[in-house]
Amino acid sequence: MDLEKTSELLENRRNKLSELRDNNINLFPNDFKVLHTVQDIRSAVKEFPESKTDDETVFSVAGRMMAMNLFGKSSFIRFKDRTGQFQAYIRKDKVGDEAYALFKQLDIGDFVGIRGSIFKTKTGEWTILAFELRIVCKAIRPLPEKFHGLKDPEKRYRQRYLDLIMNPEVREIFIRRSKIIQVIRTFFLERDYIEAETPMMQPIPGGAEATPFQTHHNALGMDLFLRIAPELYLKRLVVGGFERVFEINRNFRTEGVSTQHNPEFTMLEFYEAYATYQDLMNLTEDLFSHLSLEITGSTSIVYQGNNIEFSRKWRRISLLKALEEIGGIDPLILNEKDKLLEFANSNGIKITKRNRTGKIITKLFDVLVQPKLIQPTFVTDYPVEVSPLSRRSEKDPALTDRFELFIAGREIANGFSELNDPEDQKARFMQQVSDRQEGDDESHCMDEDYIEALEYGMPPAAGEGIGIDRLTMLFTDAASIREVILFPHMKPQVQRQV
RNA sequence: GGGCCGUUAACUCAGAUGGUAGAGUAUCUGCCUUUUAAGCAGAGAGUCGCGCGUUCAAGUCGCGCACGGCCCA
Repeated sequence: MDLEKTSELLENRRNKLSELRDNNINLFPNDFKVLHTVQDIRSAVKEFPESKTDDETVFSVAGRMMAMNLFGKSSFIRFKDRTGQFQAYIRKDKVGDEAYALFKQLDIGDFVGIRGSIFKTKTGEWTILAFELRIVCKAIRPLPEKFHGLKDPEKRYRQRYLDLIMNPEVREIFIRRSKIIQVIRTFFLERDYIEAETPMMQPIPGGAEATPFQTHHNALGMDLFLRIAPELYLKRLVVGGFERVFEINRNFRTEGVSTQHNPEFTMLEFYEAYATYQDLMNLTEDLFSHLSLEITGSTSIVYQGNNIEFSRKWRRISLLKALEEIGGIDPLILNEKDKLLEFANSNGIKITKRNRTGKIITKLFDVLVQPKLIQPTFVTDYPVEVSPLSRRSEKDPALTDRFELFIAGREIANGFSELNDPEDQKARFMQQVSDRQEGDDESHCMDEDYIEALEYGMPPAAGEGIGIDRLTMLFTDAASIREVILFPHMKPQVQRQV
């Protein structure tokens, strides 16, 4: 006895299901041969509209029924496959009494296979006239309402499959995301890069300032961390002779969820030997212009009401200049920690006294400058203490050959000439370790194995990371990162049995 | 972590001042062989997110919790 309380709708469907089964009807067959897509039919009628209307030309398509208009002895249905939606006309005298009786038992949401020819209805819509109609898969649960679709954001994210069925624009976002990644991959492969996969589980998490997820390997009896960045491994590959290498993969960071953050997110990182951070800025301009053209057909996009132009050449400004010119800070106080602290506090920016000047400056930047950087802007010359893996600037050893890219007020990329002096790298790690001991949980740990790799010699190189989710947001005009991640992170929900 | 908002039928949403819970779509029954959110006639469908409280009486008021959205840190 099933005492589970079910809705009337669900009960109806289940009853119907067992009734059909009792009549020996296979509701989940796998022998219907699909020979055409909706797109195939559309192309065919476009090219030879007359020749397709004869009964000799038969199409064989399948898809999910999205709407049904049932009359007594004939019916119109709308169904869709991966290429689009189409209409079919089912007539009792064409498919036969038995098939028509079965058809009338079907529901919106069921998958059907149709063989038939093409005709135009009175209103001029191309329609497939079914000679044969078969059920290909029975849906037990009803789809959301056809007109309003599925709107509840919680349900859209938790049951993304429903979102994808009901909201075509959502489907388009993820198709576009796939295309973006494909264009990027091709862009680098054409430039003689090699694609690599480096560890997601790392004994020492590094390559970024963030808190990692921790896990455990039972057989090895060791703790491991989900990576916060692939950087240190990709640079080991540069040591190993992969002079041009990239990876597109997931990073994991224990941080709050927001419209800009998901605990797991996709990052493109690439490294090129003998290049400088200047070269990478040029490369980045090329990548974005190319991407924009490939994806949208134009070098500019509209993001949340702002027109953004990707064609060359983007503004390049040093961090300090940006604070002065865009943030409106008196340059005289930038070198004095006490005055900086005072300024920060008077602007409501929370800073601890322990923070070193570089940290304070970048925090001020985040609040005062970043939101104003709408057009693509490279901000350069970051202080050494916030750039533990970057090469020191020749002109000022307190600065690094580094840039961050901002678009629409958001950090999109971070790149720099790589620090390949193992002794300097070791000293930087030591400083990070001491920051950590003073309570900065996000500072790097000492990675002796990485130092050893550098001791074998890493050619001069430059590397960059680009956040794929935020990039996708730009090209899909999405306000929240959850709109570009298929299954965004959610707390488990206590669900009612339905 | 803080603020504001949301959670009512499968879906989209209404439910002033507390007084037996509503619509459209979907579902079920009947009619209908060119519909386009098809039409006509009829019917069924709800732990009002969860808990506690106030009250003769709570979807509605109060407190707490859960989940979600937006903003802030």
